[in-house]
Amino acid sequence: MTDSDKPTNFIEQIIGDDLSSGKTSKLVTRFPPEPNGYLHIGHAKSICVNFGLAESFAGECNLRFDDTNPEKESDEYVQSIIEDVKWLGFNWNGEIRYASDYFGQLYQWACDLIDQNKAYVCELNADEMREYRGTLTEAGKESPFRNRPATESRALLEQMKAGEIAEGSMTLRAKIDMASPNINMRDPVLYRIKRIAHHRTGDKWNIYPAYDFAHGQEDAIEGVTHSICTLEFAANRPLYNWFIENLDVPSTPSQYEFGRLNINYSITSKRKLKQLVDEGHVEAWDDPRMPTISGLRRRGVSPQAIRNFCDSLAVAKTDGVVDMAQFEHFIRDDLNNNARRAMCVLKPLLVTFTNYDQSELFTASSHPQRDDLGSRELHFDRQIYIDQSDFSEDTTLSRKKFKRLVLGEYVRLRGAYIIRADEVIRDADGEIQEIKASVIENTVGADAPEGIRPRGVIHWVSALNSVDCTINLYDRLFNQALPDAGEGSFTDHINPDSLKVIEGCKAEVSLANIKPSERYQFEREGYFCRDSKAENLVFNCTIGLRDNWKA
RNA sequence: UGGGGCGUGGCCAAGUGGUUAAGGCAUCGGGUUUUGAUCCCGACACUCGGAGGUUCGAAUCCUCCCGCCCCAGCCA
Repeated sequence: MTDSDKPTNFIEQIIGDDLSSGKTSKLVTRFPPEPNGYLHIGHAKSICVNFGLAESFAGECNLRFDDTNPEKESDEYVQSIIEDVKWLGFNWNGEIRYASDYFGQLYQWACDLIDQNKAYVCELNADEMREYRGTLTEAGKESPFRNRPATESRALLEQMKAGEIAEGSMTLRAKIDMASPNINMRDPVLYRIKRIAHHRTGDKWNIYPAYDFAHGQEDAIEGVTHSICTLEFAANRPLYNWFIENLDVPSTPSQYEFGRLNINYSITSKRKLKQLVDEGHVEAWDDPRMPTISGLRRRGVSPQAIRNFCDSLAVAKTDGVVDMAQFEHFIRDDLNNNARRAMCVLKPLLVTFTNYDQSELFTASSHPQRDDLGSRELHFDRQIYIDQSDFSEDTTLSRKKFKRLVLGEYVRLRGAYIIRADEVIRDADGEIQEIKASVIENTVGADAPEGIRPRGVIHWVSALNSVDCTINLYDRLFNQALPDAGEGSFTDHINPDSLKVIEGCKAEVSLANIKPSERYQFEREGYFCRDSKAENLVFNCTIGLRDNWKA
């Protein structure tokens, strides 16, 4: 699908109009995360929207950290976000921006507002402020400090800034309208005292600007023309505009909101993802089960798959829940097109050939449809492993129902011989230990001879030339489509079997030294990549192959 | 409840008064295949939250009703 096939969404229409009317000469957007956690798939949509818009309208997109609350933020988060945006393949305009770089200007604007009599230092505490704010149906009451002289507010704000005032005892508030039907307009807090070090400004500041007082002005400073955020900020827009109108800002940005991404069986809330990490439900932010960018990366999902998925999503004002299957489709689609093929046996069953005692090297293509991906060598010896699930003694199984190896029958070994299972060897407990089998001569790369009908094709690996590995199989992290819905906590719906570790798997030797960034399809099993943290050979299952047959 | 926003197939959606109501995912049939994958064909909304109304003509305009989401942090 090309861009021209895609209908334009409402934001593209607005931008198009603004560009053609001359209201906007060059589009500037921004992706403005708060560095208080790792980025997740929901952010990926926002990133794709903002950077994508800039790309398609020949504009620019800034990367800006909205670091106005030092309590929750850290440099670790800053670094992870930078890495994730880069990994997704986007290039931001110029240097990375930080709200904290604008603290001085923001403070100046706060003083200007006081001088205009549009802001005041308020001494109501949090509880009192809540009471004065009123409710959804009742107007609020004006603060007793609302009409204090500007000079007094200026002096008090200076003291707050200097660290002379206790946390929680004073705030700087805008003087707007305590009876506004929009609660955000009822004298919102502009500055609050936090005598805490900031990860970038250290202890320079004792007061920090609130989101509403910062965001629009940051956009204005950077010349952002279209400030695109998610729906929950819609009620903040009048306030955003109020600051733009009442302050001497260098440009006039406009805010537009679209529906954030929700995916079933998953969670797209930084706060909740942090909880999963903090409470040890997952290993870390980059646990392969996490919907974080870093988790998806470690899981083996490609940046292109994430981008294709995000591009398939609507930019609209509806807030729906996208089916995980839609994401999985794009993961598989990209991997199918680009992942090299290899073989790995998860549950090895030894097969010994009684009529073969050589060692051969076969060449197998790395991809059935892409010659450019080259080929690899396959060791074939007198002993191989097949998967336990690919063998059955039940000769009554129909050919349609079981396309694998059955005692006394034939099967094709992928890229190698057709073989016949002749005998089952059991251990003392009666468990199948080994299969004695025969190789059918001259069947490599050749059609089955007359009278021999293999039931199907199975994967295998040489028992003499293979590498041991461990495989992590994942299931969805939550066993409920909407972990957030209903009573109780989302953590009540964590799937206890989301990780299955399989030891003693056997992989073809070409897999011994691959890098985590190389993604493979293990034929007939799924897509895998090497884990980036494990020292041994560990593969994470990104996603299984589609499975259309009904057992 | 005051304000803001949203309701089109199982899911995501296009649709901007005249189209046989796009497309993708999922699902179900069938074909190809040395991966039960891929690929290819085909099926899948007389109807757009509901009820009225305007109009030659309505998913699109009007009225009323119903449902869902967001806002009462010194979070973002």
